[in-house]
Amino acid sequence: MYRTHTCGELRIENAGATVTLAGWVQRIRNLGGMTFIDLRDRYGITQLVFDENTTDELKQSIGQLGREFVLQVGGVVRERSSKNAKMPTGDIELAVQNLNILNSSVTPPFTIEEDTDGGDELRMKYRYLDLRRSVVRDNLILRAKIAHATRSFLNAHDFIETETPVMIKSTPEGARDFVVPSRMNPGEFYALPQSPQLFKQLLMVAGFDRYYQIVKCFRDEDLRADRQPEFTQIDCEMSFVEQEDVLNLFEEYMRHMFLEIKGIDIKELPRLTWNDAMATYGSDKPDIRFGMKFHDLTAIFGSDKVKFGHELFKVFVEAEYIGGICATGCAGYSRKQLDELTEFVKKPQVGAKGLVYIKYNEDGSFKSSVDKFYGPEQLKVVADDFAANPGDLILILSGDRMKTLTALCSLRLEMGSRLGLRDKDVFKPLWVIDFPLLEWNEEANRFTAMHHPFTSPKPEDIALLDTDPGKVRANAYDLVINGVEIGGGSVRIFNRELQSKMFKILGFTPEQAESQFGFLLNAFKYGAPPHAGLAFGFDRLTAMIAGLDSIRDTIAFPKNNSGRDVMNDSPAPISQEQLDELCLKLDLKEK
RNA sequence: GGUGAUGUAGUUCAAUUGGUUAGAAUGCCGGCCUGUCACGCCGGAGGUUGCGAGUUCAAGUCUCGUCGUCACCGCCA
Repeated sequence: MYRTHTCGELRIENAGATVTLAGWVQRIRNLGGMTFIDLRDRYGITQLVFDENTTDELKQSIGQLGREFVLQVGGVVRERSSKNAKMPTGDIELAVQNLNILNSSVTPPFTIEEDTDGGDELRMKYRYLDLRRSVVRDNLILRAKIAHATRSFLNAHDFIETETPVMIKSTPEGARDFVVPSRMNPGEFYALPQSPQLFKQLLMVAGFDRYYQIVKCFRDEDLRADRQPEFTQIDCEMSFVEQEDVLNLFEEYMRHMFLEIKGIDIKELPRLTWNDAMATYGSDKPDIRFGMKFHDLTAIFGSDKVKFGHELFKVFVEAEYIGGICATGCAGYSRKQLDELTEFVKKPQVGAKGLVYIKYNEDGSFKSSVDKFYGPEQLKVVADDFAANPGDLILILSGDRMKTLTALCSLRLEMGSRLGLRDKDVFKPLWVIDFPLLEWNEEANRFTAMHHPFTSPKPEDIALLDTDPGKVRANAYDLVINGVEIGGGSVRIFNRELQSKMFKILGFTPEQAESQFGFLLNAFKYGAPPHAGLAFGFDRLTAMIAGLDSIRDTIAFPKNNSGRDVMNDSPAPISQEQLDELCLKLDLKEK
């Protein structure tokens, strides 16, 4: 037996006990006559002490120790003469009687402490050392807890956890596929699933009624702080349910989760239609931790009241959309601060051409960047639309409607951050519903599915499919928390005729639909039940609950920005023999 | 594919207008130290300034190229 206790569990009650511990050397403090060693394992840190009672032989061996050596130590637990209130084991220490060096260690390239001196790149290269740090390990423990809470909730609601294949057929819709060559079928390839979508629908045809899986998915697209090429979904599907049933059940799941993991009651989730979300927040994933809602000022600036007696402001006259937000108490913003905001909205990623501000000063006067065109009476009309008070600052963008909404969304989030309104400890989830079914793809010159081709249109909008497809709303929904898309799903099409019509609108010939999705369409001939489902991004959910901006620290061995694993240096070339077996020939001239 | 930032000691960073021998902290090594817990004190070692060109009397600093890293846009049903 290597140990009787862990390094995190001994307390004052254990004083006098003879114990054996095992762990890593965190730090050695040699005071000359006595030496302290912090011994660390997953559970905590216990102080070892070597003093006047230590044998010469033992003193000899502690001289050889260094950081990250693996030790087994036996001795007696005793109360410290000077306690450390900052650590759980701070009342006791272990007076070491025997020491067994289980393994040595070279000096690690960075310090293995909560506040490490290691940069991201180094930490990833030595990820197994980084994972020894409690802050990183705690994120993975949290991840395990969320998985456990998810399984217990879904199991309790009769969901069957079912594995689906990882080597499947490539479908060109959606993201780029990762592909795997088949040796036994030369020239043919498997694809890794972007999601188990078709399989979970087939499980509904199979009568499983309720399915879930915590499952790896793969998308060969560029990475971001919140996007990895392989990521994990909590994937669910249910039969004989309507949208309302799905929203209610998974709202309960979310509440269960936050209560179990964070001890927070997130209350009833608000629901916002996609149209309202876009008009109010300029985003289909609004951060509703704070207000600062958009006001559409197009009509106001087009009205006689505001036009009267002044030269026309051409930018507004020509704008398809004029929208603004009101930043409470910001009228005192300096020229420099306003210039910063203007620079911010003009960045290419934000894309606005300029920024109009109206300061509603404390004394009730107005100062704006468009004073030349609008007098105080006109600006008051705008301020009144916001129900603004003296001391507030109104920020206005204008131009093409969708572009301006998106830019105003960035500005709102920026102001929210500047004003400290985006508290990581506050969680404001909501449902965004009634997404458009289709969106026009300029490049392909056709409609593509906004969600996926199996999403059902709202029954009352089906007639529009033939006349105005872009207006059709879907039975699709997203779960959004604090401005992050955490999950999404839809009610599926289970009727063959409707599914065929969808494929036709999406530009598939019957032959293409047959070759790509034939097995699903075929299955639908044999009595497919009405069904619906959704999936949550497990990495993002964990990052959200942990308060992290990047999902990397919720993943044990993540990829870097270029999709590489810098620890094992993959991807990597394969041998000519391997290529030959797969009948593959490389042509890297262009690269 | 694009935009921006960045690359200097094992590590995290500094280095003024292009100007002497590239510094600090931490880590590491040696010495001293009996209540430390970021122990303290003294001493020491440690550098291809990512790589390659160019400008210049002189380049860590300026220019070009290249490679890496990070963030974002495109992309991500």
